[in-house]
Amino acid sequence: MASGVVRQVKRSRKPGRPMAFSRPEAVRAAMNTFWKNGFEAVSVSDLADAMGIERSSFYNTFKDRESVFLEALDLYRGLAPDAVLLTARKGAPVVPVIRAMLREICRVRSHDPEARGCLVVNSIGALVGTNDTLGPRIEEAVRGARTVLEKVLRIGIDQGEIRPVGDVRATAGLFVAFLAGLNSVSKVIRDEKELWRICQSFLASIGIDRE
Amino acid sequence: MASGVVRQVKRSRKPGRPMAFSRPEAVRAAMNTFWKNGFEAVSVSDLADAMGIERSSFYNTFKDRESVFLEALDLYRGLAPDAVLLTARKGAPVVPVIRAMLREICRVRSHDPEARGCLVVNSIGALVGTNDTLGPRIEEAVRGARTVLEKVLRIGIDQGEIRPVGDVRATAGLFVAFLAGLNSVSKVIRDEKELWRICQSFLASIGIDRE
DNA sequence: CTTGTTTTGGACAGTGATGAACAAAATAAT
DNA sequence: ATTATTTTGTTCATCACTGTCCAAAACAAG
Repeated sequence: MASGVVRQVKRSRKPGRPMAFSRPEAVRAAMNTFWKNGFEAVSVSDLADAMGIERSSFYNTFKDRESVFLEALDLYRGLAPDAVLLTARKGAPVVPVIRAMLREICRVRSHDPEARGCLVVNSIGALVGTNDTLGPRIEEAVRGARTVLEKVLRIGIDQGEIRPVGDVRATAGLFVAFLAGLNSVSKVIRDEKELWRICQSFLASIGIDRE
Repeated sequence: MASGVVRQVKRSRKPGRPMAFSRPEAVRAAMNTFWKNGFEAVSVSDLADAMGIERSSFYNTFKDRESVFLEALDLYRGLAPDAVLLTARKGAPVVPVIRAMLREICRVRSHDPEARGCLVVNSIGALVGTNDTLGPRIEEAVRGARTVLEKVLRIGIDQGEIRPVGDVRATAGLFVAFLAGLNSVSKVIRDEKELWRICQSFLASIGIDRE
């Protein structure tokens, strides 16, 4: 007992053969693979290939396809254009944040030569209602987006930046629907300017006009 | 030559063993299977099972998974709620048609116990950019929807039913994006009233308020 | 009834994916 | 240097799917 009490808290490396690859980079490779091909179309072999490792190393590091998808999803959510909404704070203008997000979506989606759209939105159609493990996580992401947007809208309305609406919650739902649709449509409409005109129509329609 | 000239134009049945199943119903079964599970997740065995036939009969009647998907897609497009937009005509009010479509979407999507959303929208994320045969067909469906909506919007604006907008084409794009997003979001937001409130927010935002 | 045609059920080989198992390799700790 | 520990490369059995093939079944036409 006593012999094991004082353990090295800061150990530079675990004993044993070191991994020949970076775990975070492997997750990033998985994210890109899922993003491009969709969850169902990606096999463990595909993932291992994308990661540049053997399947045995994959199974040794990750549990299975689903668990690595969840990690990839977390990574994606931090990188996605709408993550900027989390920076919105009372006291600071929110409309520029909203406009910047939409501009970024148009820019990023149209510049992606593979037209992958948004991983989360793609996954709604592919996983919600079909995959019992992953579906709820996607639902959670969608609901989370609505909650954030509702908060941002309230701040904007309180601060007189956004025209008051009767039902803020419904407007947040409208916003989420538009964002989801925009990301879907960006796979078909590939011109940045055209996407941005659609966003401008949206902003004008909900009363965010001025520059 | 001459012996084969006069042929029975109206033949009740071809010679040979009759099919033990209805082809249209088989396509319908395929549509429901693709709709529920997505293209990638459905195997030929799944299709044959859903059709109640053997795989050999499937291969005898259809070419492959993709060809039957295309047939299922055509069937779906005729059945989907937005098909009603094709009935809009100059001279007749278009706003009631639009409202009816949105109401129907909310009703149908929320009443579907399997929360399948829209087959076309689901397929955007799954097929566009990935599948070279099916992707373009989905793109075509999306572009077609925008064209129809642009026409409907122009009629509505001309007839004073809809508040004039600067960029009708962009507004049509906005409409398509909203519809796509609504169908996606309907897989997460399952309450008809809540979906309808989102639609009302949208209608109000683009200047279609009155009952 | 016989012939010709088509569908059907079952079988087949080829491909690829899964998840586990195991020995070899590579390193830290002693 | 030896030992303990971990990763890696490879192999294995199992399973599902694809597309084809063929004999049996079922019917129309003559």
